[in-house]
Amino acid sequence: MAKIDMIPLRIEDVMDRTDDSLIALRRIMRATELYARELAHSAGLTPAQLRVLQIVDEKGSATPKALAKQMGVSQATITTLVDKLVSRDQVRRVPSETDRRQTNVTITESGHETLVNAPDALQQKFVREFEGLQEWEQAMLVAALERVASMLDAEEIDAAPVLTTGDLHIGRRRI
Amino acid sequence: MAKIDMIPLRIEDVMDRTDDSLIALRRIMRATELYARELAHSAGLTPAQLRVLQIVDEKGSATPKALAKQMGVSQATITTLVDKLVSRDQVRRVPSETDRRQTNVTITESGHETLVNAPDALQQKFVREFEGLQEWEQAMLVAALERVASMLDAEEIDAAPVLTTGDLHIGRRRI
DNA sequence: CGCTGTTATTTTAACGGTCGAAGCAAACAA
DNA sequence: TTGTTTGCTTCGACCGTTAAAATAACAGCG
Repeated sequence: MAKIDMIPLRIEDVMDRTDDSLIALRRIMRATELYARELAHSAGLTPAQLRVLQIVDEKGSATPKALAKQMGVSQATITTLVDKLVSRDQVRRVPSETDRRQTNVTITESGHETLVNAPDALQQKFVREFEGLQEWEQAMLVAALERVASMLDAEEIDAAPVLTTGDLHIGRRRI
Repeated sequence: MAKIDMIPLRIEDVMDRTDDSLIALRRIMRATELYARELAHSAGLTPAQLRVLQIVDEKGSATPKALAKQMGVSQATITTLVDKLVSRDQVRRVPSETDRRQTNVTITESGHETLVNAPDALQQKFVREFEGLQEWEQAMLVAALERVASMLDAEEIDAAPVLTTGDLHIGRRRI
């Protein structure tokens, strides 16, 4: 073991650091959640609807089942969300050619437009600041975040590089 | 400048690291959110209700206005949440002595019991693993998390060392 | 071919969270 | 005192969510 391991360690210090880490984590969550609301609001959609739109746009097309799995909600929920998006001409339901039980949800030009125009200031701010860091700082942050992520999630999660609070139900109000 | 700054840097590497950081962040969010649901469910409460209970327990007592501010929702929402908790004998409404417009929400023994029995496995898992790390690793994680948090949140957020997805659920819509 | 079981999706019914607006009561200010 | 602000609740409406039931279509299998 390296000498540094032999430095006396007070239990209070460990506790403090644990609290610090939890507090920092919660700040991260809260900032992301609050921003997700604002983002969805300014895009004219609810966060849940926007999340569907993002996934569909990212994957090209997705079945309700796949959407449900990725968002961690039931298929019934996806049905209602897609209904809303269809009524707003943001996505389309395209019957599958190979399996007529399936429907592929695809994005419309209008839907893509919505995503392009979504300001997404939080992610932009983060990306901007992140890319302004020193190389070793970036590496350290990535290592730390991945470490924390692996400490938290049990199963594998395929996460896209999109900073949102995936699944929350939510609503929106009229402008 | 240190020599390390002079190492050639390819733009692809920066991009990759940015994506990596966003992906890790999203994994953290998702794990926390999914767990918040499970936790609230096993405690017999909804996530929003549990959050109110946690805040009230932590602060001893809180007015609806303070709760609304801390959770980032309207007072009307707090009213309904507190209604539910009161009907379950988790909290009490105590009229303020000093200002009869105000109501102080306090936790009941039963409510405190609920929190104590809440398994909160995610936080426990994180805390356990975190405290099993080397001292320098803990320090690195805290530094990284705090760095990220400060990169994300604009204004100050008073975050308690409780790992939850504070405020979900929003909104409304009118078609 | 027809029967059976499985899978994908939608529908239905019910509930919780959320908001804005309106209402009410108490505190405050002029 | 009177008008204004403040704290909270009520009301009405909508969204997100789920479990369970209903549809529909695929896959075997004899």
